[in-house]
Amino acid sequence: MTSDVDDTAELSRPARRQAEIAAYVVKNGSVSANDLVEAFGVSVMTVHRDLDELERQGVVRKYRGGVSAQPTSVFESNVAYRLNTAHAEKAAIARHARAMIEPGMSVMLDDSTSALSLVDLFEDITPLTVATNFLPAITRLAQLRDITLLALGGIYSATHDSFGGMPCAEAVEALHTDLLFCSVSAVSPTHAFHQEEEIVLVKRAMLRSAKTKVLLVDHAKLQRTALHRLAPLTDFDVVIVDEKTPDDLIRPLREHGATVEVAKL
Amino acid sequence: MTSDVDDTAELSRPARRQAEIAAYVVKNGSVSANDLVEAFGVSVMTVHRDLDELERQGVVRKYRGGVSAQPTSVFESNVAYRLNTAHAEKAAIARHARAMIEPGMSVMLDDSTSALSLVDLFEDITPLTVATNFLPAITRLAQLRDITLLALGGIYSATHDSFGGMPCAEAVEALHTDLLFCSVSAVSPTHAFHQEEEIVLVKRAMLRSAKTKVLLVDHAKLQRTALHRLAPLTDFDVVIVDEKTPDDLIRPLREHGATVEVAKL
DNA sequence: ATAACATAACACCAGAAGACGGTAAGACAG
DNA sequence: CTGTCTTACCGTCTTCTGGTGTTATGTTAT
Repeated sequence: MTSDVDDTAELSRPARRQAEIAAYVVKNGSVSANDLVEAFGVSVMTVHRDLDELERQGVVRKYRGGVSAQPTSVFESNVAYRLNTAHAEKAAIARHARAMIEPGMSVMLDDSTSALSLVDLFEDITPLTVATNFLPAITRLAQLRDITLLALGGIYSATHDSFGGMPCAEAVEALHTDLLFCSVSAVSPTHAFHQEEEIVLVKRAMLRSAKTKVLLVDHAKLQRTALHRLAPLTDFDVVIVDEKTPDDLIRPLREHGATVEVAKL
Repeated sequence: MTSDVDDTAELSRPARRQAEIAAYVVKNGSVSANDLVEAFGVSVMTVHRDLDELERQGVVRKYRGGVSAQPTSVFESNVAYRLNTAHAEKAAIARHARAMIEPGMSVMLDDSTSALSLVDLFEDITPLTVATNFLPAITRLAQLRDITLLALGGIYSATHDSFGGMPCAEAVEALHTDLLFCSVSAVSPTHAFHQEEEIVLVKRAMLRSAKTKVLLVDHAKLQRTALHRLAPLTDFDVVIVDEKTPDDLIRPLREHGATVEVAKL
């Protein structure tokens, strides 16, 4: 919960404040708008706007007189995604993953920031076919030349900024790519986990639809679990972790049969 | 070819210049970068950037020493789409179409600027389910609350900024919406037309997947035809034209059985 | 080898969009 | 009905991105 690597940087001011407000709300269960005005030193208007945005993302519930927190799962998969970061590590993992891609290949990406870092490296590996359900990735890839972009449609989720549900799973199943890069919210020595059933559905479909599967894991994901067991780590051909991962945490994965590679900064 | 309503306005400066450059290239067959520098009074760098963008969209082909034009069909469906506009009329058509939508309905939109105007009106008709394969529409709808967004994935086309191909058609076929709003590049008294086969494929699927079908037509589309016959106008429940459409052009449509409505400014 | 052409890297500028607060009007609970 | 909370609207300020040119470096034909 308490992030060791506290990087409130790398985020626009309102986005950062919103993340902090979200954390504040989750911590206190339910608070009033005025509390937040004092706590963050902004006008009541701004607080309301922030809360509206957080509600749109499904992080909080507004009612007259204040807001309350949503179930942890939602908070985890959204704000975690924002505060989290560990930007440098993600970039290192992406560079490492990049080495596995050859021009001409087909690549699938899930809706994770790790995958997004990877997108920025694609420009130099053309031609390339990329399939993803992650809206930020889609908009970026649409700008690039010599990349065949295959959007995986579905029901939009504001929390993840991606498409999911049955339509998405079906779209995935119609494909078969050379590579899959994906991430999860938690990794035990034996399994990968995720909180949300809908997401699990899509990720499982992706696992079935790729030849080589790669799991991208920054060290914050280890030592944790989440509600749904997504798949055993041995289902992945490679698990890439960042350099900051303690050896103590890597060893158990290897002992259980996973192929772990460490991405150097 | 020569647009009677010459509206170079309503477009960002570079976009306009690019459209003009495209027209210039199509007219002269092939030109050098330096020609364009003189013709448009910008630096050679800017010309190159413009040409890169046009190449990305598939409008021109770059080679050392200059650029050449692509087949007319591509030009038509891209630059036409940009120069075209008639912004006020589109907005009027959108407002007219809006009246057909009730909260709670499901709506499908194709990849047309007409449809895009409609998106801006959705905010007030919530809740609403919207399905579309048009990237600009998707990004806008993702911002809105109380709208269930169903992205229709597929192969990205830079020319249209939308998704298409078989994957898209399949995604469409898995749905059935209350309403469909779509547009085409040309309309004869009896039929709707489009240049590109791939687009026709998707639009036909859309026609099969909606209960009520609405065709949005600004007056520039009439009196023209294109390679592929998409569907008879009687397949549409309503055809909406703008106010500037001469009666002489509307009458034939009605005589052939189409239901035509005129959108007032 | 050289001249013409193309790309990359940097820096600047302007216009647009976003962020924010204030006030006033509207909704809700007690 | 009244006080509190919320929303809508407007004006201001700032921030940021997009568009541009200049210079420098790379590339390709002759």
